[in-house]
Amino acid sequence: MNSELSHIQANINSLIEMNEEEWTYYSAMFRVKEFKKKEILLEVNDICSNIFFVNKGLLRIYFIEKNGDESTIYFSQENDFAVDYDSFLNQTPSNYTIEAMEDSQVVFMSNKMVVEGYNKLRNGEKLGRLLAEKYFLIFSKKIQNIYTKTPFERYLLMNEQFPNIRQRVPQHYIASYLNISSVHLSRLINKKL
Amino acid sequence: MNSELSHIQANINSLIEMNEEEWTYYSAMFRVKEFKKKEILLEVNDICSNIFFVNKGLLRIYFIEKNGDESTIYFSQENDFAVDYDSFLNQTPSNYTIEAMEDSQVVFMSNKMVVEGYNKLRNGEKLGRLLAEKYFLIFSKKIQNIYTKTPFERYLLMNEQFPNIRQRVPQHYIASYLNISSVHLSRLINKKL
DNA sequence: TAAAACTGATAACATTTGTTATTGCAAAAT
DNA sequence: ATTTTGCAATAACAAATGTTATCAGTTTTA
Repeated sequence: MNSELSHIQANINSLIEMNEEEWTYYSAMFRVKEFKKKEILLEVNDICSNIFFVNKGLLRIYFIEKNGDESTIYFSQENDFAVDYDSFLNQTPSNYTIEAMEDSQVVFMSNKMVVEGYNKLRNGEKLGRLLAEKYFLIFSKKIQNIYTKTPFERYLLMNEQFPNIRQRVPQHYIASYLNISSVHLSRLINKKL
Repeated sequence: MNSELSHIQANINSLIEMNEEEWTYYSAMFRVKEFKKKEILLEVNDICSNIFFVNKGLLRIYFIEKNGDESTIYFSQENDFAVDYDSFLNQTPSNYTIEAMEDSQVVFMSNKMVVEGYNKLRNGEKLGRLLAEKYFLIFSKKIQNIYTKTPFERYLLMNEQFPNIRQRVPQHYIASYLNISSVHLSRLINKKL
């Protein structure tokens, strides 16, 4: 058993049932790759042809605004996925950039592999459904928090969703994730309001 | 052919293939109901046991903040769905309220029916996947807009996503959807800044 | 190891957005 | 038909948040 795939195997097994034969067939299509801190996994305007699964390390998904500012929408830590889902599903140019925040080990699931899984795995469509539902609920919660929580409350909640993220990335990325300026976040943390 | 179901049939057919026999079996489980303006389809803390499909009229999905303010997260117009997906999928108490903004005709898909569809329809899981993906992308776009667009830009975009919504609901609900105060929206519209 | 780039705190100031109250008009209820 | 309620505009003020600049301490790079 390839230990590089043990985490994603466990992750998928927590969602659907997959027998030995299916796993053998399916797992042969994964690719594993290492990235150095600051390396880019997906560039804006490229077509996102893979879903990334983080074995080790940390990825950041962000987009760039007209004025050049970056807006971080998601951090993918160990055992989580990273993808521009729109670009991936529709094979259209990406609006997002995906960047390694630390030296990372990443498992690639190609679009071809995922589509093939829909058809060839007994529970391929179910896997797709459960993943889409899971990330829908995450984003739904994120919207609810933007609407109802103060920035500081969101700052605290963020640490629950992304444990130790505050220790792993510079503060201005946190501010970007919270959709506030880094100055404002610093003020909130240090209660100089 | 029941004309009350023609819209949802077309909607589902645009997503998956379904033969006559499957449709006959599946469509027998829909229920159709009329609601008067201001009637509530889903109360907070009730379990959302149905997905609502709007044949005619307009629904609003919102939640209530600690201070009593309402935050509107979605408008469901003709040929669109409305649901507290979290409550529906996990059969947990709802955080949201769903209310008719106009006299409406609504098709009910029960949780039982949907789960049965996953198993009994050839493309049941695929239907679930495509719907989850569709609404994921809508919410993903919504987050991107919150991060990158000004309130006034979001006001203009909203009219693309929900055609004629400005003519159909009072302005303060629009403000609530945009996550700004009604006074602020009025100022933006009347350029008194 | 020296230089450069990055980070986070802070201050001063500008801008955006919210809150409350008032008013006139329109819509809905009786 | 008249009363009540709801709605949108507006003004005055308050609070939240952004912008720019500076600085000291780190970390990274050459």
